This record gives sequence, structure tokens and C-alpha cells, in this order.
Amino acid sequence: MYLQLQKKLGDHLRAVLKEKYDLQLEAIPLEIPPDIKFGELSTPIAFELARKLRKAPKIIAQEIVAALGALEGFAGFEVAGAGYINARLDRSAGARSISSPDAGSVPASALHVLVEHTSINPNKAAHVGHLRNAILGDTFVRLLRAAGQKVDIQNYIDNTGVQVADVVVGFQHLEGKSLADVRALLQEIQRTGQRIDYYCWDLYARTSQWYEQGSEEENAARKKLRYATLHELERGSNETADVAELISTAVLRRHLETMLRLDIEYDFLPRESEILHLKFWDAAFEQLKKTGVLYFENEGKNKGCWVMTRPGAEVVEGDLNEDAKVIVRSNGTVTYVGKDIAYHLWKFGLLGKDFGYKPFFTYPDRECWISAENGDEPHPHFGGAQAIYNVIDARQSDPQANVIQALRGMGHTAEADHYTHFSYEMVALTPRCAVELGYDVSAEDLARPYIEVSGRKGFGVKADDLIDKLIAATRAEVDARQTGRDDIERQKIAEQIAIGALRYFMLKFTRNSVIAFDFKDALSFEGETGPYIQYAVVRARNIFRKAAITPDDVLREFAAIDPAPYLAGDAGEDIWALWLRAGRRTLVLEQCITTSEPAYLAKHAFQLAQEFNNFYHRHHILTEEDPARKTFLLATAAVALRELIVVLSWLGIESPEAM
RNA sequence: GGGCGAGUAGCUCAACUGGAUAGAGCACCGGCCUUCUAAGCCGGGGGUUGUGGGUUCAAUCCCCGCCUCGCCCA
Repeated sequence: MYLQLQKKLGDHLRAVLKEKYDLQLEAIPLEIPPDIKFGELSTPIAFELARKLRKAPKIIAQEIVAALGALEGFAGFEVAGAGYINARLDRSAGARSISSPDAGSVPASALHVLVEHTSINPNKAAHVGHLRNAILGDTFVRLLRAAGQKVDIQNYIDNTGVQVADVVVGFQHLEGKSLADVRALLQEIQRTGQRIDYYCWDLYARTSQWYEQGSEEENAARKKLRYATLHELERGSNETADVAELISTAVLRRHLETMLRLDIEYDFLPRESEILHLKFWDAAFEQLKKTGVLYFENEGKNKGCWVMTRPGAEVVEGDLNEDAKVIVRSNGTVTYVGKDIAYHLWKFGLLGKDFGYKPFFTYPDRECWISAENGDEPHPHFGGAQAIYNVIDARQSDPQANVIQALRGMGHTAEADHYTHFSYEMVALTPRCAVELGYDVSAEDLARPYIEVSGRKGFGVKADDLIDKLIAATRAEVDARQTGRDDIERQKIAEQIAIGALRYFMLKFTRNSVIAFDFKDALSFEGETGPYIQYAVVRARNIFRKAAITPDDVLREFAAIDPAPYLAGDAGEDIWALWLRAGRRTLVLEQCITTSEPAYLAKHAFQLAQEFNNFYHRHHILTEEDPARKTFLLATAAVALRELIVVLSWLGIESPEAM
């Protein structure tokens, strides 16, 4: 409702300014005033025009208001303060619009987008940092889909990188295991219900330490082993690569299981191994050379390398650019950014090559595919998107900028413009949390506000441990409250609340704020949390259950009464504020998408719940004696309930039947 | 050394991207369960927005300098 009215007022203002002052303005600032007493929409446009028109803002505002006349949906316009123009809505019409069944619907967009998120190295268990990535990515997918876009979800798997190599070194050289031994171990772990990703978590940390624990000669030999292993993985078709394939695939399955607990699914898992073996790079290299993005360096420290100019760098023609980004090293190996350019050409359908596809993981309602050298037929096709979002932490902004720069340099301007590095800050642990987990914390680290999680050190909170802990905590609460429900019902409610708490916790912070993780905050179910919002849903549902009427029926009855008397004056102010908030959903959705910031929707959900709780406390519905007023109050609850459920679902949070 | 991000209430964070009296949660203090579930509601204290300048009718937000912290690149 808000979004349409805002656009309508903006168009009308633009027309009035054109007519009256012959001014063509592209964007007219429209905002929601800090207090309802200033109306529902306002604009400070008169201040902006004061200089141009050489008149006092107040005079301009008065002239504009006089010229605005009447506009459908609005009750009137007025000048306030030093020159604000405030708009008052027609509250009855507003409430009608918000209560209608198709309120907040958006037209389908033709845009085909690709969101990549999660992308955990398949050599260890997922930790809290990965949870932030996956929850942000999954939520953003839901928002794009809510806006009518067609979205493919990809989870890129670096199965031939140094991290997987390290854990393979651990299996082969620290534990002395053969391919057959590893296979047997996997079966044993499966049989006994253990978690291979947990096993690797410890082994990876041990291996990382092992590289530095020996004498100088030993360490040098170990590092050599590390790179020899890495090269075996990249080459493929050897026992070491087979061990890596077994382990990384098993760990990947565990990651998908972990994420499924949070209701996070994927469509396609492109792997580094196929990017290498299907020679994506060779195709990209030709294009990069042809377009002049890459050039061969003949002198300086990058002599013998293929390099590209960094974004924003000022380069003087003919001068040596020592700061250039190396894409192909002098020994002929390709850097990570080089492979990434090839992969991103594929994402936009510009590479001229495709993956093979095989089914990998079955969800209740669909299949998740994985890349393969020789795929199955038939298969769905991925890639060739018009816009992409890469959910990758802020530390990768440099390489991401390089990939965008390369696309732009190759002439793919539209693609570069629709390439979004959806960046976010890391999740760190508070020193207190680290101590609580039993880690050795140096005095220096104890003084810091937070300590970075490190897979190499085995330092962090594993995702499944956190989820388990959350469910145990919510289960204890549910057991105390829901004495009339059986075990299965209680467990389901406990899981819904636990996941709601976790997802909300990861979404309430804006992306560029570092989360200093602490169990006390993450396990909190009061105040600005997921469970607080879920509780508001349950309260609303209880009203309808006790009243033995459905929200839909109430809204049909509501269509027959005039809400004006209940929304007018000071008495109606707080209820009208709740209706207004309910009418703001698409406005917030649009804001979230244009800024790639799901936190705004999380905040909106909380404020909606807060206003509903306030309303719930102030107006006792079931004992209301005036039937028309009762219908009005029930309709208010129905609208709040509908909005809460929709908004929570966009956040990937379920709305429990009871709490 | 270069680049990016951050610094707001005791703590954790917002502030619709330059607008009206800088807001929430937690913590603390005091009230409210015979009512549609208290995972809730109401009230209270708490601020020189790191710092010095500048632009503007208007700056937490933009520009410049400085101080802290974090992360990348070399």
C-alpha cells in the first residue's frame, strides 16, 4: 500500500512542479515522518527548491500544496515546520487496501538471477561464519523470489584447493591411510552415526600445525608435500585425487544436511574440478588476450606473467605497472582470480562452454545437481543469468573487484553492472565465548573486542553444535509450557523456535557489522529476537482459535463495515500505526533488494511484532461488546497475523502453532 | 606503504542514504498475570554521535586532517 501511494504522490508532485515551475526533477525525496502527527508521507522538496526559485521554503511549500489539489487515497496536504510538505492519507481507503486479499502482491519480473552462497571448503565442518553466509544468501533468495524474479541458487565447491589438499595430507601422511582405508573409515563413520566433517575439523587443524611443528628441514619437506598433493588434486585421475574426491564429497553432503536443518537448499553445485578439467580457463584466456584485458609483462617483478590492470589504477601509457594483478604466473599456473573470471563468464553465458550435470542430493520437493565431466541426460541448465549476486565475505572484495574489472574490460558492461558482490563482515567470537569453549586465549586476544574464527586452528563454533544447543534450550522451554502436547509436537515447535532464533540473530545485524558471537546473545529468546516475533504470531492465532473464526472470514466481514471512526483521532492513532506498518511490506522489500540488505526486513518484522504486542495488550478483543468494533479489532489482528507470517517466511522463519 | 570497513547510551546494534525531538534490544530500577498464553506490556535513568576543521537552510551521514581498531593487497 505504502509503496503505491508513495509512487503516486511522487508522480503527482513531479507533474505539479513541471506545470507550476517548469522544473524536471528525476527523483523527489519522499519519506515517512518521524511522528504520525506529521502525516504518513512527507517531502522536504521545498528546501531544495528554495535556492533555485529564490523564495523562502515555506512560501514554496504553500504554493505546491495549493497546486496539489485532491489526490485519490489522500485526505490532504499541509505545510509544517520551516517548509515540509506533509501528506495525510485517507485512512479508510488505506485500511481497505491493506486488508484486501491481494495486498502487497507484486508483478512477476522477467529477471533471471543467480545467487551464489555458502561455498564452504569441503574439508571441515561448517561453523558460525558459514551460517551467516548461508542465512544471508538464502534470505536474499527469498526476497528476490518474493519480488517475482527467477532465481537459481548455486553453492560453489572448491574441491581441488589447498584446504582440501591439507586434509588429504592429514589422511595420507599423518594417519598413513590408503584409499581403501579412507573408504573403510567413511563406512565406519556412517555406520556409527558420526560426522565426517567433525573428524576432518580436527584432522585439518592437526595438519596445519604439523606443517610448522618440525625442524626447519622437516617443515620444508612437509610444505613440499602439501604442494605436491595440491598438484595431484588439480591434475586428477590418481589415488590422491580419489581420496580428495571421497572426502570432499562426504563433507559436502554433511554441509547440505546441516543447511537443510535451517531450510536452506541449493539448485546446483559447480565444482572447481570441472572448471579445471573442462578447460574453462583456456576459453577465457583466449577472450582475455583478444580483448587486451590481459597483457604479457616483459620486465619488472612480474616479468613473464600475464597481468591485468587493477580497478581504479591510474596507468600511464608505456610505463611499467608493478601494481598490476597477476593472472597467469611465470610458471604458467593460473591464479584464483583467473579461474574465477572463467567461471563468471560462464555464469553470464559468455564462455561458450558448459558443465556436465548429475543429480546429487534429493530434497523433498526437488533435486540438487552437481557439476560433472560427463553428465547425465537430460538435465536442467544453469548459468546464462542476467544478474548475479555473490555472497562472499568482505575479505574477498579485492579479488571480486578484479573479476568485475575483467568483465568490464572485455566489453561486458551490462554484465559487470549486474554483478553484485554481496559482501558481509565475518563472525568472530568474543574472548569470553572462546574461554567458555575451552580454547587457550592469549592475554593480547583477551583484551580485544572479538577474535577471528580460524578453521586452520580449529578455532570456532561448529554450526551443528550451535543448532543442537539452541534446540536443547528451546526444547526445555517448550516442555515447561506445552504440557498437553506429545513428544513429536514439542520437538517440532522447539526446532521452529531454535531455527527462528538463529536465523533472526544472523539477520538483525547489517552486513558490514562484525558479529562478535556469544552464546548468551545467540541463545536469547527475548527482546529483539526471532522467538519474540513468533510469539506475536501465536498470540494472534490464539485469538482466532478462541473466537472460532478464521482471519479470512473476519476480513470479509470487515469489508462491510466502515473503519473510519476507529481509525480517527488520538484513540485510533496507535491502531492506525499498526495498519500502516502492515502496509509497508513491499516498500521494505524494495529497499532490501536495492541495497542488498535483508536486515531492514528483519527490523520491520520486529517493529510489526512490537506494535502488535502493544495493540494486543491495549485492546481486549474477545470481550469487546460493540460487534462492529469487534470486527474491526479482529481485522486488525488478521492483517497483523498475515503480515507477520509472510514476512517471517521471507526471512526463512516458520510461524509455530503454539509456543 | 596503498586500499576497504568501522568508531553512536554501561554492553550489542539502528537511524528509511542530507531532514523535524538520534532510536531499539540487553543490563539496571519500579509497576502489571482471576482477562485472547508474562518468550509479554507500561514507566524510569542513561548521548558533546572518536577528534579538529569545512560545505549546507539543515551533517551521525558528504569533503579534508588527525587518533584508535579490524580486514585485504604489497
